[in-house]
Amino acid sequence: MLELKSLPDGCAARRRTEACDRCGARAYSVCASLDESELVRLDALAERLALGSGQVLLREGDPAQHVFNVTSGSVRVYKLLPDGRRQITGFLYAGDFLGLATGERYAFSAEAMEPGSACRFRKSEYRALIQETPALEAILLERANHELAAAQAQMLLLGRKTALERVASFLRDMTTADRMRPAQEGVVRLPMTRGEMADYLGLTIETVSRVMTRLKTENVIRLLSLNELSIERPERLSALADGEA
Amino acid sequence: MLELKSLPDGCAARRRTEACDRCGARAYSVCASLDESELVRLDALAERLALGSGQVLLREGDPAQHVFNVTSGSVRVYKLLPDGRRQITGFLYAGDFLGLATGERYAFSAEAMEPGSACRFRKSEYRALIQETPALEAILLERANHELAAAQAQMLLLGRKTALERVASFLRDMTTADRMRPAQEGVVRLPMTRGEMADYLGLTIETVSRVMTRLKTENVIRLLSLNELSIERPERLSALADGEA
DNA sequence: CGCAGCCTTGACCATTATCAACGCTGGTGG
DNA sequence: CCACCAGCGTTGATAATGGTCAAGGCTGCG
Repeated sequence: MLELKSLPDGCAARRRTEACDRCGARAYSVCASLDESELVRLDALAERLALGSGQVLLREGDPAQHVFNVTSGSVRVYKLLPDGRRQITGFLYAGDFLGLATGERYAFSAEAMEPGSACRFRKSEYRALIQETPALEAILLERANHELAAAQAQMLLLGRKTALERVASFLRDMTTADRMRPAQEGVVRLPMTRGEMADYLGLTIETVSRVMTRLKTENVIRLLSLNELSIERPERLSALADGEA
Repeated sequence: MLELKSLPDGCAARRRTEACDRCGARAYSVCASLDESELVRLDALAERLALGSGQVLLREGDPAQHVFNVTSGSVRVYKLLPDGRRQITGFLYAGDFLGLATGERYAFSAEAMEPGSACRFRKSEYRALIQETPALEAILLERANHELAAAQAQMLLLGRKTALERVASFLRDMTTADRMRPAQEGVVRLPMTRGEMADYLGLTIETVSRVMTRLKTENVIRLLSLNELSIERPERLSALADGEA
C-alpha cells in the first residue's frame, strides 16, 4: 500500500476505488474528501461483515464497542418499550453510519432487513483516526446535523400528522432514500414489511394497509408487487404528505 | 487581549471566565476544552442579544446565516404544517446551541419562551473558526450525537407512548433538563405553557391538563404553582414513563 | 400441493381530539 | 383600592381517528 503514490495514475485511481469499496468509504461519500493515506488507514481498520436477513448488528444497552457502515442492503434501527412496543427510528441504506453516538452503551438496536453487508470498526481505533483526520470529523458532523434535521421532520410526522399524511410522507421520502440503489423514475422499492412501516410511522399494520389501499383506489400509487410500487400522481402524494388536502 | 498569557495567574483566570461568559462559552461547557487564544477568538465573533418573551430567533425557511448559543432563559424550537399544526422538537436552555445544521435555510423556527439572552455568530465566520479548532469541532460532534439520541427517545415517545406515559416521561426528563438552573431536589420548573407541553408531546392542551390532574390526584406530583411542581413519587413517575404500569 | 407468513378487509372499541363552559390569576385602569 | 378583563388552565360532554380483534386471501417455498 505504501507505494501507492508512485504507481501510474490509472492504477492509483483503480486501487483507490477498491479501497473505497472495501471499507465502505465510497458508499459513504468519504472517498472524495480523504487523501490516499487516510483512505488506506481507514481501510486497514475495517472488518467486513456479511449480513443475513434479520441479523442483529447491535442491541440497545450493549457496550458500544463498534462503529458500523452499511455497504449494501438495508438496516432497521429501533427502540423498544419494556412491553415490546417498538419504534423504528430510521432505516439505513448503503453508505449510512451506525453507532457513532458517544456513550458507554448503545441507545438503540439495529438489524439487517435483507441480506447485505457492512463494515465494522473498533470504536477506540475509529475515534483515534477521527482525531487525526479533520476532514473525516467534518464529514461526520455534517452527517449528524443532517440526521438531526431528518429526526425533527419525523417528530413532526409522529406528533402531528394523520395516518394518511404519515404514509404519504413516507412514500414520498422513499423515492430518494436508498441512495445506492436509485430505482427508476417514479418507482419505489420497499425493503421493509408493512409491520416495519407501521413501527416507523407510529401506526398499526392494519392502518398502514388501509391507507395504502386508499391511495391505490385514488390512483395516487400503483402496486407493482408487495415491495415495489410506482407513484402515479407525485404532486398529489406530496400535497397529502404536507396536509394540504 | 494579546498579553493575556503574561498576566498574573489570578487575573488570567478571571479574564478567562469573563470571556467565557461573554460569548456563552462557559454556558456551553466549551470553556474547559479551549485554550486562551481560542476563547478570545470565539469571543470576538460573538454578538450579544437580549431576548424578550416570545422573541423570534430564527424562522424556518430563512437563509441560515447565523449560529446561536443560548446564554440564559429558555427557547422553543418547532416546525409547522401549512395549516398551523405545530410540533415543538425541543426546548433549549442556557448552554445549548442552535442552528448548527448545515444547509442553505433553517429547517425549523425558534423563539424565546421567557426573557433571556443569547449569543449570535455569523455562520461563515463560525465555520472558519471550527475548521481551525479541532477541539471545538469535537465538542460539536459530541453534542450533535447526544441530541440525536434525545431525538430518538422523543420518536419513541411520540410514536408509541400513551398520553400518560408521555407526560410522565416529560416531567421526569425536566428534572435534569435545565442545566444552568438546577432546581432544588424533586422540584421542577416549567418555563413553558400547557400548550407548549402539548405541542412537544404530540397531544392537546386538554389531554395534558387531564393527565396532570390525574398525576396530582394519585399523589405522584404536587403543583406548587402553575409553573413549578414537586415530584412526590419519582420511582412511580419513572415507572409510568416507561409504560411499566 | 400445502403450509407459513404476510397482507387485507371488516366489525367493533378505546383513546384522545374537539367543542364548550367555567375558573383562576395577574395586570390595568377607573 | 377594587373591579374588570384577557389569557391560561381545568373540566365535562361528545365525536372521530386509529387501534383491536377476527376472519379470510395471497404468495412463495418446500
